Amino acid sequence: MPKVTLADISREAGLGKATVSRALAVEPHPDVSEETRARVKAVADRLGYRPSVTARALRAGGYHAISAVIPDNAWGWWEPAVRAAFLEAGEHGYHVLAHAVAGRPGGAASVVEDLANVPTEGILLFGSSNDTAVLRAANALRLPTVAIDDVNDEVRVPTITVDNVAGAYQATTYLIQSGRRRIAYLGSGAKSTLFERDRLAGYKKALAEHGLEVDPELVVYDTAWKWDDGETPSRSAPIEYLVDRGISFDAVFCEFDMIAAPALRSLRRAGLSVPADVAIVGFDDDLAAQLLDPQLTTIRQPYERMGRNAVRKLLAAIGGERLQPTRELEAPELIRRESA
Amino acid sequence: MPKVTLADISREAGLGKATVSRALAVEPHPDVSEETRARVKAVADRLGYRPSVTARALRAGGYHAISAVIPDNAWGWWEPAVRAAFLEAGEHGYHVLAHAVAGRPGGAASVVEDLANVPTEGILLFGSSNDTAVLRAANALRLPTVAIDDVNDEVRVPTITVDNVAGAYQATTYLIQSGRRRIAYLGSGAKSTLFERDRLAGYKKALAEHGLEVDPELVVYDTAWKWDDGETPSRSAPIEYLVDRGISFDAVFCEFDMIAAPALRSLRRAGLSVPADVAIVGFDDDLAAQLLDPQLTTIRQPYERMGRNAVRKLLAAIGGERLQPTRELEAPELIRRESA
DNA sequence: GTGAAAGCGCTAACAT
DNA sequence: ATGTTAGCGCTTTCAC
Repeated sequence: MPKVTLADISREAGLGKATVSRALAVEPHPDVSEETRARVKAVADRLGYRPSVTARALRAGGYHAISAVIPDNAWGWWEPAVRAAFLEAGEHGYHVLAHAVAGRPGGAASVVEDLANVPTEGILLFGSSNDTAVLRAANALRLPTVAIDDVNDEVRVPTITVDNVAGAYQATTYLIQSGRRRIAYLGSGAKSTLFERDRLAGYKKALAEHGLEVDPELVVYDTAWKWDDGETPSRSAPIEYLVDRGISFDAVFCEFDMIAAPALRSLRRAGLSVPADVAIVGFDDDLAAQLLDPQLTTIRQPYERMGRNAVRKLLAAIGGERLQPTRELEAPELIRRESA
Repeated sequence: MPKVTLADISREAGLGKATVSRALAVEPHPDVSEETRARVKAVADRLGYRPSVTARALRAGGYHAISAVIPDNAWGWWEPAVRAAFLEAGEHGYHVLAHAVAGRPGGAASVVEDLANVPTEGILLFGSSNDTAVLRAANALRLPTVAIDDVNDEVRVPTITVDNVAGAYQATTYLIQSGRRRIAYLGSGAKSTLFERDRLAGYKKALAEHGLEVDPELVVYDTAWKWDDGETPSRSAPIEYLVDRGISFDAVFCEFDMIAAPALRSLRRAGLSVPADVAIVGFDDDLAAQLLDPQLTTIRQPYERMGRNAVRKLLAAIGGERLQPTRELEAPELIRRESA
């Protein structure tokens, strides 16, 4: 299938390339007779002409596309953020190209490196691209970069993150105000990430402010949680740990929703009813939160706002604005469902 | 930030464009002295040079990229398929650009139309692009197109689909062989899609082959299921329907996993224990299947095979091969977990 | 080892 | 209303 170009049509139709171009333009050019246009279109159709996006872009000087890099362990939570990013970008005439890491050997960093061969004007880093390698790669490309929910301590690119401290504080306070006093903290513990630390801090802050002590026995970790292999945790040690040792508790704040799923299961096994015996609050408002039984009360990240904000920042940077590499915090929201 | 081009470096370094190009080439050109290369690189670095992907592509004659169009109600199940597509394409030197419909007004069709402005060589249609409008748009682009899990009756492009009849048959047979006799079918009923019909057919076939009658009372629909708004179903009428009317049943085959989630909930409310009183089998092996309690026994679509197969077909078509617009069926697999 | 020039496919000036 | 030409940024002959 030989490539059909304007020149071919021009020759075939006995018209200049310019006329053909005008006849086929996206916004119909006024200076072309209907008759000519029709003839050109007919020839183009017959020949199976497809305009070269590449040539057009070279001419126009760009694609107006930005790239979203989406990590593996982000099922559920990032969908609304990506969605919002698509919408916001679209409103500014930009395309969003989504690049899933999808278990590639080199991880997110290699995906970013690959962007060197993709016609894109900016990079949107989603989720825990916990890797300085990723940022280095992005930097090497000299492409404007904005991160959403990056968990690096060191902020090297403009970053949009939910206010984790505030969210955990909100969750814990809600539990306290519901009359709970022995509130356990269930963490993933696998990595010492920013949000793990902040959510724990918010939990402690709420306890402190309400005159409750932090009982170290109530801060437990789910050793079953697997970070990098995409596996869903199938069991939860921490609840059993508490129950087996007879450590009493009447509420659980989970570092994120996926921790809550196996916890719910363990509670049921232990004969504890939720929320009557134990109230439980998650974090993220993952899609899974609504599938659980009871449906999970959780702290929702303002995904839409985060996605749109990130795109706006990126577009501004593309426009030449100089962005500060600072972390911008977005306020989370408590979603009351059945579990607390 | 003015765009820095080869010409700029050439001027700045006092070297010809060709030399600069050679020095900066991806595969280092042998005919360039180390000294020159170093100098060129230094200048490029200082100026903040970024090669134009566009110009390179125009020169080279293409991008080697294909586009995956991902509809809204496919988030969740599509991930492994897309992942496999990424991997397979990568092995052939192709990029995959993912385009989420993400609630765009025009739906998948408008996303496909937009592909006219994206440097792509082929289209991978994911999920229920139940729309002839989508196929029309794809067709208008004259781009090779392959569909995965398309639910149109009429097959107009090469299509990879799981064998829904076989899967449902397998699930139902498994229930029968486990000693169940009163097996209910829980459908979505919202649309008369291909897979709805086929899964129901597989269910009936299994019953028939094992000498069981199809009791119309046991074929019920979840009227709560919402198709297009991305909302997760929060309740399930059908189980209540059966229980309230005293229609006995000892197993449930669900048209897909998301139907099973609320069903599980309803069963628990009704005091029915799973799988002791009622066994339940889903379809899809959605990520959610493992989060449910009990974990869902389900029919898994061979996502990896489907994704890879689709990409291979598409690449063949791009290579000039003429593909038949037929539906290719892939064999599903029963995943035994706890619910049956 | 390096440079000059052509050309990928298109569109926007600038003719006519 | 249509044709001619130049040039977007790059790589690749082909000379030197």
